[in-house]
Amino acid sequence: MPKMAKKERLNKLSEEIVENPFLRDEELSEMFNVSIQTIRLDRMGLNIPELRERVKSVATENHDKVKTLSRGEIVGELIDLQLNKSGISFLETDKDMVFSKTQIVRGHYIFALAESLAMAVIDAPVAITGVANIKYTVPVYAEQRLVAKATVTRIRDEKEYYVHVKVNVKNDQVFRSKFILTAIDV
Amino acid sequence: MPKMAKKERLNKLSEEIVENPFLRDEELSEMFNVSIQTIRLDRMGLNIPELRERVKSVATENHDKVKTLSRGEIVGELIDLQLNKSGISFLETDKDMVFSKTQIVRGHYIFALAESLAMAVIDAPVAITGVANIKYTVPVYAEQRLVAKATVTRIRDEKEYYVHVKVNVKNDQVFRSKFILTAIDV
DNA sequence: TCTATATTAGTAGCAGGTACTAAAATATAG
DNA sequence: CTATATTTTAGTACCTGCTACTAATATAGA
Repeated sequence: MPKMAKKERLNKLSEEIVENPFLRDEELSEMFNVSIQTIRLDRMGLNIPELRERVKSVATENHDKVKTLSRGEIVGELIDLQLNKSGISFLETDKDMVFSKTQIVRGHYIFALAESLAMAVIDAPVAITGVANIKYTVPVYAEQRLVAKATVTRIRDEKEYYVHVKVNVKNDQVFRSKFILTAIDV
Repeated sequence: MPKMAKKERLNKLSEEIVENPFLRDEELSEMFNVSIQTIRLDRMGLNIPELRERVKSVATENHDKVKTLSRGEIVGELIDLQLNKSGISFLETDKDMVFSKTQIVRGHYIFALAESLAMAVIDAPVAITGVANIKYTVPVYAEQRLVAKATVTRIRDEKEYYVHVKVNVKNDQVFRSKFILTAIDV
C-alpha cells in the first residue's frame, strides 16, 4: 500500500482489523508501510486491543453459540421427554439472534427449536422433517425465554410421526407448527 | 480434585481441555493437584497444543461459519435480486450442518436459507415471517449446492407479501415453501 | 523559520508458554 | 528390602507479541 495521511490510515486500519483480526502489528506495519510503533500508536488511539486479545474475543464469542446452533443435535434445552408422546424444551433468546433493525428474533431460531424438539420426541433411530406447517403469531425479542411443547398426535405404520409443537413466551403463544417426521432405516 | 493415577489424569485432562480450551497450564495444575511441569509433560504426550494455539483454533474454526448463520442478516449468498419480484441465492452445505448419524442436513439450515431470501426480496424496511408452509421433498447431504429461488406472488395493501421459495439441488427440488411476510413500521 | 504534530527507535518488562537438564519422589520387580 | 524404572517436580534460558515508557527525528502548517 502507498503511504497515506494519518486519518485515512486510521480508517483503513480499523476496517482491516475488523475484516481480519488475526494480523500482527508487524504484518500491519508492512501493509501500511509505516513502523510498528506507528501501528501501535494507532491502535491505542482507536482502542483496538492487541492480537491475542482479539483472537480471544473471536474465540469466546463463538465458542458457546456454535455449540447450541451448529454443533449440538438439539437446539435449546430439553427439560421433559416422554418418548412418542410429548416433550418440553426451552431456549433463551439473546441479542445475537435478532435482526439488528427490528430487534426481532430471526424465525429460523424458533423453527430450529421446534424442529429439534419434534425430532427428539420421536422414538425412532433417525427421522427427517417431511412437512411443516407453521405460524408465527407474534414477534419474539431478545432476552426472552421460549418454551416449546411437543405432542405426538399420530403414528402411521411406525414410520410417519405427526407432531405438533407450540412455542410460548410466558402465556403468549408465539409460534405453532405441525411436523410430519419419517423414520428412515440406517 | 484428589490425586489420581497418570492414566486417569491423562483422560480427564483431555476431556477438560476439550470442554474448556481456555485454561492455562497453571489453572490445570491447580485442578489436578500436580505441578505445572507435569501438566506440560501430559500435554506433550497427548499432543495438546498450548493455550494460545487452542484459542486460535477455536477462533479460526468459527470465524467464517458464524458469519453465515448467526451474524449475517442473510443466510446464503444472494446472486440475483429483483425487488418485489424475485430473487436467487445459494448455500453450500458442509459437514457441520448435518446430523451425525444420518449425514442429512438439518432442516433449519434450509429453512433459514429460504426465509432470509424471502425477506431480502421484499422492498420494505423490515418484515417478519407470518406463516410458512413447508415441504421437504428429499433429504439433503453435505457438500451440496442449494439454490433457492423466490417469487413474490401477491402484495396486499403494501403490507402483506406472499412469497414462494423453492430450493433445488441441481435439478431436484428438495424443499418448497410459502411465506407471508408483513411489513412493520419502524 | 519556528513549532506542533507525526513518526520512528530503543529499552525494560510481562504472559504463557517451549526446550532442555537435572534432581527428587514413587512404583515395580527380583 | 533393595535396585531399577517410571513419574513428578524444579529450574534455567529463550521465544512471541505484545505494553509502557523515553527520546530522538521527520514532516507539515503558520
